Amino acid sequence: MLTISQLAAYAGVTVRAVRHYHQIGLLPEPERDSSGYRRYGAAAAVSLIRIRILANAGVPLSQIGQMLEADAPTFAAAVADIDRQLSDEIARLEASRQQIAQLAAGDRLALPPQVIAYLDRLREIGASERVVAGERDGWILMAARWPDRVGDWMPGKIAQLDDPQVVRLYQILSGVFDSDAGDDARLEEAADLIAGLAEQAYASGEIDLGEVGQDDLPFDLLDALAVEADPRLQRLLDLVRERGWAGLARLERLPASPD
Amino acid sequence: MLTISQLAAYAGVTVRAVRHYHQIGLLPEPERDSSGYRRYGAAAAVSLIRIRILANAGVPLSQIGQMLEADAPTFAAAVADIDRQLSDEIARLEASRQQIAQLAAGDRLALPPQVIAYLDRLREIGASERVVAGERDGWILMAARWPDRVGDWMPGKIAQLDDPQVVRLYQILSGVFDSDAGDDARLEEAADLIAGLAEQAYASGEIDLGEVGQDDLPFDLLDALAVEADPRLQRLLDLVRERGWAGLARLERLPASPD
DNA sequence: GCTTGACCTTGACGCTGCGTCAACCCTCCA
DNA sequence: TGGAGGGTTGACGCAGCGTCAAGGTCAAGC
Repeated sequence: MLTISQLAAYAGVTVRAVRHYHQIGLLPEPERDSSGYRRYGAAAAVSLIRIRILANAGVPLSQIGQMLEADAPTFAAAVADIDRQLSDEIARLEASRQQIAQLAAGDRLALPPQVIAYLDRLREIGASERVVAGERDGWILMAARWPDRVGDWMPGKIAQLDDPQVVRLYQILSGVFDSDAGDDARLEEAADLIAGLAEQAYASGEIDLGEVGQDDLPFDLLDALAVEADPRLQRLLDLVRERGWAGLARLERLPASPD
Repeated sequence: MLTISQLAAYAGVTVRAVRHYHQIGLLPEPERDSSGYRRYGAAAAVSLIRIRILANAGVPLSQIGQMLEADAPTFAAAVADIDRQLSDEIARLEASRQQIAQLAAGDRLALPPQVIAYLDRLREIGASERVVAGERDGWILMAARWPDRVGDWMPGKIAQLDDPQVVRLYQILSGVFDSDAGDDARLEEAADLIAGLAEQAYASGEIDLGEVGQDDLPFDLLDALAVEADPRLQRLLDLVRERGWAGLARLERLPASPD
């Protein structure tokens, strides 16, 4: 006959845990000896081990009781379900490892390779380090929050940089943001370019006006972040808005206004 | 400027979580607008996303604050540590998947292959289905509780079955436990065989009398379980004990008694 | 101007799975 | 005989929020 601490040792749990299982009715209370001590048989150890296996797998104690009472097929189905949850959880943790790696990478490497490629291309077309750094910070954020969507966005972004107008746009912006003063003439030119590009993209069907809402979250955030980094971008946003569009990172047509 | 629900949506958390982070000082309280509402900038979204990445990785909120304040090398070290914990946790979950699979397998397959081999070998040497079933239940328990030690035990167990005396022992036990009555003569013979085998093993140095204690847990449990399954084993244990040994699944020499 | 519904506010309790006292009783061994 | 090392119940504490409750606010439509 086992005492509670022996039982706990057999099953690899604490005495407190055993008493807790008694309290919630998961493990039946055994007989007591003359002095009121609980006395267990080996079968209790088996029950307890089964309980621990399920608990370790993340099954709530409240469900374990029902599971152990269920018939074989029901039990097997429940186990299959738990196995699925476990493999999901494993996938989540793997993803989490990647995310913290990106956090630690901070400003250096280990961003998704597509983002690195995009930033390199930006430098090639003559964007200033300041602008590249701004884009990098933005994309660190995007990669952190929407890791599985970055892969969808980047090819389009990289392809854009082949357009001479886009190249020109980044060069103007680099000029403006490397200097200290507001430079309205150049901002106007940039706004013209942006509006022109937006019209083009709209005409060719690239801008899908239907799908607004959910999907704008990331890009709205990018815009807001950019404006906080350099308030002159607010002016640019306003100029773009005057031309009938909204947004920087992704454009929307404004509802027609009585201008 | 963002409201709290917008901020929460950007970061993919609940409003309640954001307020909780304020309460514990993890996220600084922002300015309030005229009606007392919290108003956030985009930078808060970035902070919040960083917090969530760490929290998702399992870092306690109380540590996240310190981590985010730390300098780069300290932060990197902490991240490396978290990564290690994550990979440990993943390993744990993988092991857990195997264990629940064994639970579900119940009496059928999916025991560790070495145990299957052992049970097959038992049948070959003529052990009855009842004895095999008893061993199987015992080893299901062992494999569940001490998964990584079963591999050490089984080769020895399987090798034992090549000894004609061991074969004889299992045949006697099968005979006894398939019948209904107590059969003292055969139990005596079995006890003689066990004691003889133990003496042999002791003489050849296979039984290490030093290492008792911790390592006996599993085998004590096996014995207790066997006795609960068939009380006649208690008689066998007593007979073995009369011959100066203790245990069934693993033997110990008893301290010399004034018999 | 009024209602409605979707937000916002603070405060407080609830949940899981035990850890960790406290205050007391039992048993065993030197 | 006394002290160490078991056992007993009872109660509070912990993280990380979820979930009311009981209001104040904002935007839109009538």
